[in-house]
Amino acid sequence: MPHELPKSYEPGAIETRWAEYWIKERLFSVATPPPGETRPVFTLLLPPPNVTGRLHMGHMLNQTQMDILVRWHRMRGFLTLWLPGTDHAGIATQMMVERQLAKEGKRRRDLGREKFIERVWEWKQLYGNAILDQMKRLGASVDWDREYFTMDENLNRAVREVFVRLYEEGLIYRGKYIVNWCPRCETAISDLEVKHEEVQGKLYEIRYPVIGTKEFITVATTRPETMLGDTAIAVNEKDERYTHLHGKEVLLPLMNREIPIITDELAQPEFGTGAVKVTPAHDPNDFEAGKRHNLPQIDVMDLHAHMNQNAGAYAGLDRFEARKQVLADLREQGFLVGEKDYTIALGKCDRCGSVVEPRLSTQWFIKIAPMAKRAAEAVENGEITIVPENYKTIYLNWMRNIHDWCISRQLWWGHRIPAWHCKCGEIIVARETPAKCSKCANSELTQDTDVLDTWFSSGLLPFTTLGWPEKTRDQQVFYPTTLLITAYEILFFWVARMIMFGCHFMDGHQQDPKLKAASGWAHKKDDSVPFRQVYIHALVRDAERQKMSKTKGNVLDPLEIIDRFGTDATRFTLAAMAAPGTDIAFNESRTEGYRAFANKIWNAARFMFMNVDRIGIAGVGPGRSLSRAQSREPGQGGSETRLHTDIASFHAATLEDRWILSRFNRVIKDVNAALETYRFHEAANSIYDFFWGEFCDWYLELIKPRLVDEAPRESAQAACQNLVSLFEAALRLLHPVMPFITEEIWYAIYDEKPPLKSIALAAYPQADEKRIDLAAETEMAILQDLIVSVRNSRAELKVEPKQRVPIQVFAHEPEIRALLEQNRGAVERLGGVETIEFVNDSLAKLAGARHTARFDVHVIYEKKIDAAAERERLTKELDKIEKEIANGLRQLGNEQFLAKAPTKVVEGLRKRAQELQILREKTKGKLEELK
RNA sequence: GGGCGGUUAGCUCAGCUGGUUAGAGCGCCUGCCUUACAAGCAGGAGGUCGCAGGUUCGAGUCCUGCACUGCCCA
Repeated sequence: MPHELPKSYEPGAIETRWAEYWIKERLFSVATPPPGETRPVFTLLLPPPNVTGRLHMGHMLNQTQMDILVRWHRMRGFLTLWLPGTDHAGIATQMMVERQLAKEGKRRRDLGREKFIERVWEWKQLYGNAILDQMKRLGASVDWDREYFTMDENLNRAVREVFVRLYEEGLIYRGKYIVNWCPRCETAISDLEVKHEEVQGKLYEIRYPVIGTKEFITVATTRPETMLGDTAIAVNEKDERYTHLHGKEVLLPLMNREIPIITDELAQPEFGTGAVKVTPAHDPNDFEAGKRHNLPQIDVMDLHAHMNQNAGAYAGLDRFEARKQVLADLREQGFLVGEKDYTIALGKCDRCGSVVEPRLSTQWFIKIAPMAKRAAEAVENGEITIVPENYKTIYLNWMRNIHDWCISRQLWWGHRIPAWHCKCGEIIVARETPAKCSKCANSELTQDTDVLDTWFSSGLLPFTTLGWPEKTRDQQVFYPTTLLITAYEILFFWVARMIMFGCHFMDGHQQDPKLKAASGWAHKKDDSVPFRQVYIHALVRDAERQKMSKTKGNVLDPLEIIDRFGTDATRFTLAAMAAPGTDIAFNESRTEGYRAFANKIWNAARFMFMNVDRIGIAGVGPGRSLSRAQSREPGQGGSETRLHTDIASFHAATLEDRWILSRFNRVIKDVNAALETYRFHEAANSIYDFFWGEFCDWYLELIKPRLVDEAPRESAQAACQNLVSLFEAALRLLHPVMPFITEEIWYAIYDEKPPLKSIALAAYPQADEKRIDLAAETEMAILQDLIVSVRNSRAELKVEPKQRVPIQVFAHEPEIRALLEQNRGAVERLGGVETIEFVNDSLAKLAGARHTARFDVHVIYEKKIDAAAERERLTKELDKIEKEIANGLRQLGNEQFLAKAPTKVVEGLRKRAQELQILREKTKGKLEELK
């Protein structure tokens, strides 16, 4: 059956078809393997996108990198599990539904908690799969059968279990503290959810009259409205300016409240006036100071950050209004004595951008120190490795300066805290709803209304998705997960917390030792960690290196890019630009270039099929190039027939065969080594250079004469067979980066009846050192050099493109001459040469001739060369040669160099020096002639 | 204020542990529709590697300082 491929590559149809096929066939589903499984294991957890989310470039980069590694491992015979799912995203989702309600003129409280939650679930059913559906277009080879949602009942149960255990261990406590409060979201948020922004503000100086004296004490503040809740003035004990005021009281302006002057290190003598106001209910530092001195805590705001009845005349005002009013009144009454420009680090809610209010409230916290210590150790002692390494320092720094984590949120959507309050004041923390109070036996209990921080549940995913708290076979096999790939942004939010929770709750866990060893982790002692390695990828920026943001309007939609260039090209772009540790400035021109690459592959395939159809080689079909293997059901366990990994039916008959085989094996080696260390760009570039620059530009051109109709049938068949074998292997090499086009062509190679259901299940090429043929590479380089020299001369002499020209060649080394003689056909074809005459004397001095250290070549053409231009070119060249010679001689004449430099370097330099001598003579000679 | 990075061709970026002639894509110039591919082919121009010192036989690569710039944390 002839192969009909359209002339240019059209990714759209092909990609959708394969994406659907992979899912339909459940190719990437992994069942729990029974005991006796011996394959190495590779487990990866997809960082769950928000259920409210839409796919952005960051996801695409993240998922491209994961998919490359996952496909690569799978093809290398690993039992490969990639777990997908979504995150319930407490605040974000609640906001979406509230917005929906607002359109109906309703508010969340109008519905009540239960009805509201029902609405959220409805919303989730309708819109919650959007991001996963988008993911499917990327070709992400995840196990859809194991898809999870953080609010699923089994995960919910695990969350309750964790909460109860931590509470019982004394690591969760409830208390009244200053937390970050978002008045818009009406909830507490954690330190991490506050983004600091530098803004120009004012530092106000307010004087408070000291009771019983005529003195004033002046304090500085950026938040004058909080003075309404002041309960003391602090000065430093060592600050002699205020010694005489110790023990005295001041009269709080506007409120006419008498408050003490205390001594506390809160007051830094060098800051402002050295005296500070103390507002325990509105500032975390003041809160601590207040506790040290038993000060009252006067909360002057409500949960909307409006002033409350404690604010006296200001009650009801919004905090910013109150500030204006307070300042006006202070000024009028003569208490405001100074006003300076001041840069303020303003904390804003990560979610909605409102200015965060430090607020005194009762919340649930995790005592973080013990878990943080363990989590720091896991990274410090190498049980978890972080790549690139500089993130290790950042992680450890953070872990060492961490504060207790406020985990309660005043939301309705999320995991409700498993604590019940009794009228008697007792709090019962339990796995299931308790029937009565454990203290007073009252059965009227109400569950805590708060829910848990979303990151609390996502922090548990590495083990909860594997069936925890049950001890499951899945855990023995897949835990610890092998790798986590994520963006720097959630290193603390998520990665750090997974490490804390993993180490704590999986303490004592042991991975199946056989699988652990097979996967290469025998040297790791600790199986409680959630993953063995973390790879932090870069940020995708726009072409101008600006961070993408909705407000700037520079957000690139990956799906739109995909529509224009194809998923494969987009994936390739991200891979090729993803050097570890460097942000990616996404440039469409690159994607355009990689679409051209896909097109190049496509057309090379068309060329191959054209020849296959014409020459009619026996059996490109199933089982020819791949050994006959059972089409295995992925993940069904049991022993598996590995397909051979190289290109078995390639028989090197000619120089170009030996050469391409050598190059191919070198590239295989490079690509595997690059992927091993997350050097995606190197892997991508190696394949690109090989496929385009070597396979297409040279190999295909060189074998054309062997394929034409006039060529002997046997050698044509052999050449064609080689071509197919090599192409098939190259597709496998490329597949992890460009899964769609490789699948499409691979199927075509097998006449749509491949030995396996997908190229994704075929074996990844492994390098065979024996096939690396240095001689072939050197010989080929010389041949290429000659061809390029001829083309070069032709261009210079302005030979008509179609005009074939006779050339003369001189090579003083007999073996070089033999090489060129044997391959004269290639030179004629690719250089547009009519005849080659091998001569016995150097041609270097001839005008228009070209030379290298190994040969001279003269293109015979009547047109005179431009002597002046040639002189200029040669002078420049000679200058460069002389410089290099001088440099080389200096080094070779240096005894230190000879003594200390590696032999390889010295010898290389000597060899080069010889070449340079020859080049100098030839170039000089020619220059003389031109004068 | 503390920490981490970046500065290499017109543009966007590679250059891993210091080692022979610093690379790629795009853009630019010249010539080609050579039947796999004009999303292509052939040829070409273009870089004192931010600046100043230092270490070394040898520095784009290591160290110090400076300049500009980005990010994170407080």
